[in-house]
Amino acid sequence: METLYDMMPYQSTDLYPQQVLPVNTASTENYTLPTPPHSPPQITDLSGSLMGGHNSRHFTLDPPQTFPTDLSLSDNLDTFDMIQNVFDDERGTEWPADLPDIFSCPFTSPSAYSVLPDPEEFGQVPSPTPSPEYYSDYQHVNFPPTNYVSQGRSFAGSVGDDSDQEGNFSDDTMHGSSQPSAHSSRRHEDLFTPASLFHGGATGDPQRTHNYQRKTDPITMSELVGGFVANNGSRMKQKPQKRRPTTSSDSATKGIKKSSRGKGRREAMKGNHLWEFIRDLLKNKSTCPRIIRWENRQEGVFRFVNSEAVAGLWGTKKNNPNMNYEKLSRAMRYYYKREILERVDGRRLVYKFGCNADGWREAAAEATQDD
DNA sequence: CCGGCCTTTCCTGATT
DNA sequence: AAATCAGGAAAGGCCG
Repeated sequence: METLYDMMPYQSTDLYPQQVLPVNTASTENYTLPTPPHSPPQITDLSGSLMGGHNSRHFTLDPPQTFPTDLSLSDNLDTFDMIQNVFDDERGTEWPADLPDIFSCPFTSPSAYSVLPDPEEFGQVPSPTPSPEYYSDYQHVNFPPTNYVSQGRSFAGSVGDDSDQEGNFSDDTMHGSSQPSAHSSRRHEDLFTPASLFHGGATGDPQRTHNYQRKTDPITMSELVGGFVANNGSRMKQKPQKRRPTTSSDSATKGIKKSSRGKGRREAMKGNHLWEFIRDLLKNKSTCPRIIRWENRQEGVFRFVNSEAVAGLWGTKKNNPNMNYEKLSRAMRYYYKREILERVDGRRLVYKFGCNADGWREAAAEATQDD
């Protein structure tokens, strides 16, 4: 049976241990093209089983279509995306309950190889002990690898929950005989161990019904996302906790000002808007699909895989350590009115570029090339 | 300093 | 139960 492992000649290392698991795609070499072209293809058979320690997933698409061995080379990337998403959604659900220490290995699905490092880079990784170079090169995005193994019981979510898969990093994720030092003197674990890092933690204010503050060390995040830091990075002062003023007449008038969009202003802001930042994350292999990914390139539909991580990057760019998904998403919702984004009903963390957003098709095309 | 734009922050309530 | 979604309201930050 041909497995994903067969298709993808990646090595298993200490960092990516036994979780390089095969995906059984042998149920058919053929996959379905959507007919008519714009209707979503149907997966007619999706089953999972654990055989000999390998979590195998079968899927069939109908009618059959010849597909390249490497799914990512398909012309039909929406089908590829769809398959990935189905597996993502199902990921881990069949993992035996008596193996609680193994948590939703992404290698059990075709999405696996979209999160694998480039073969060349991967080949540089000395096994079994990853070198500091590994962390400074492959980890140049400054995100830890997906939580392939989680032996900590700190995560609260259910198996298969994306946010937990990628948001929590147990000590055992990076187990090994030596600790990477990389450029920073901090150990990887020090940066990512706390589950609260990517989750809104309780603020301690019993009045609040929601949590807003993300417990993220701003220095850490700056170190981590150097490539995303804003050019005006020196400006930021720690924001004082905002007070909620009572309604004043002058401030009340502020919200109803007419919009007059200066072209110069717009030029100056080019590339600095949230939606552009999001778009750029989608064309960055370091962040897509790890923390954000396309759902449908043609349609401009994308999904936050790790919402708090994206918010963390945005916060870093804006030099705002208090940014979180709650606040980022509010800004995203404002885009609906301006038709920079369109609503995608019923799907959490899913957005779609609107007619006033530009450049995303190019981003999608780049992603296509890169796959 | 002012106005405008683009968030950011806070919040209530609903939904998943 | 917690995360997410929806928006209202108002303040912050920046720029012309």
